[in-house]
Amino acid sequence: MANRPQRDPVATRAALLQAAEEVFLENGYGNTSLSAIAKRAGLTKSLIHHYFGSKEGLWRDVKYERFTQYAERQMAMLRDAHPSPELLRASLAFYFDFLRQNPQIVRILAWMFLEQDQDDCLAVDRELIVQGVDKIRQAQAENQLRNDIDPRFILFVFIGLCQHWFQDKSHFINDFGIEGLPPDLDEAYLSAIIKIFFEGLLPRVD
Amino acid sequence: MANRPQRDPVATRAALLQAAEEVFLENGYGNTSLSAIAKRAGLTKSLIHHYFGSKEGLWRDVKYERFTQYAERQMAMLRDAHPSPELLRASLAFYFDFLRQNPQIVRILAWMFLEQDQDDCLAVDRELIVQGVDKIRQAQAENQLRNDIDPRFILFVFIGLCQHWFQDKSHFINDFGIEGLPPDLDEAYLSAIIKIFFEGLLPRVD
DNA sequence: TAAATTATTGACCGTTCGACCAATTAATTG
DNA sequence: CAATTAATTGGTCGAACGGTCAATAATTTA
Repeated sequence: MANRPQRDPVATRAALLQAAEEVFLENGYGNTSLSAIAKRAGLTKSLIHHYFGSKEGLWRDVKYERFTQYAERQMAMLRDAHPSPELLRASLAFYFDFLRQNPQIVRILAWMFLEQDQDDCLAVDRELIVQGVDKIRQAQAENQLRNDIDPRFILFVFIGLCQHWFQDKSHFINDFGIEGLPPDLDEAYLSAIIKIFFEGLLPRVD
Repeated sequence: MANRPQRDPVATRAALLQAAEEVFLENGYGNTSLSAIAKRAGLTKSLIHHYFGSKEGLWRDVKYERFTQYAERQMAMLRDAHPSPELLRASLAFYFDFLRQNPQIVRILAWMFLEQDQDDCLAVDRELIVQGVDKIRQAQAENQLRNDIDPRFILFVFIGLCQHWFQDKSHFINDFGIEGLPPDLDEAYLSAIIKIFFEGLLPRVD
């Protein structure tokens, strides 16, 4: 029979990280106790200090883990992309879908905002941002996008339109009820912002 | 001489509320201690329990106070507004400016998102939302706005473009540095989203 | 296999938290 | 003015916090 190891440090560390992310994102950093994390993971509090040094270290790693994974996937999408409205459209849909499947990102950002978290864990994403802005700038240079808007703002709006939906969607549903809304609300919203983002609200005559 | 009262319960309560809002919104609920609030207000911790019962009670009152005031002011703006692109443009600028001067709102909304707060203070907001959607729908009927987009999404995007800026603006600055950015960054962003919101990103030929 | 390293445990420490309470003082009421 | 109520204080409580440490058990290394 295989001698299954009774200890698996890698799995232990991963279990702590996952439990930590869950509890942190439920309650926020300040409202989360290390014992709650340990209990959720079915492990002891001391292991947290063993692997992460401190509560702050754990929180930092939780953020880092999410953001690097996030940045990698987004970067992979962006890598072989050529600047064009079609690509920007696809990127918007891709990013939107990513957030739908990774709601943790939105929560982490919100917690960092509220708790004045100055941690620069977003540095991982910076290259992503710079690349994205560059693509937009190229598209502008080729006159595929209007060039009288700062590409940084364009990217920011791009991101914001997606993030804000997943952050305040519940208000939307709360205000309008679920009846009378399209079955796939996410998809309906996405196509709405694509229209607005690219064509604007004013009637077009072209 | 006037016999100035040595005690002013109303002022005391108000001072506690204000100090609480400040500290809560600076550090987050969990990172805030009652003694910090008391110290900020120049009062004692016991008074908090006297007036608000508990930490949660204090926080609830802080949120309620801000939110009702918010809804009232917005409603006043919307009341005598007639549907037109110009008005929507002005409303956008007005709302944007309101958030700029009341950053607490953005924080409280973020809190509600994270706390899954289904609180009834959103009910105050509901009429506001419904009114806004109605204005947009009228403008669509008069063909002043394109009518192939659900007005509820339009309003949601309207709100989101403003809120998201004040929530994630620091990331923007962090990513691009302060140099090379226009002096009045808020104003620059506002005019950018007005362009995008109304005209879209694609070059226009009309 | 012996030694060194690493993972894991549970007990413990000093501090701070939210909450509570009895006492005191100012304001209100009758 | 007397009696009652309300505002305010400082002290105190148990619980929970993050963190530390010595001891132990499993694993790896030599």
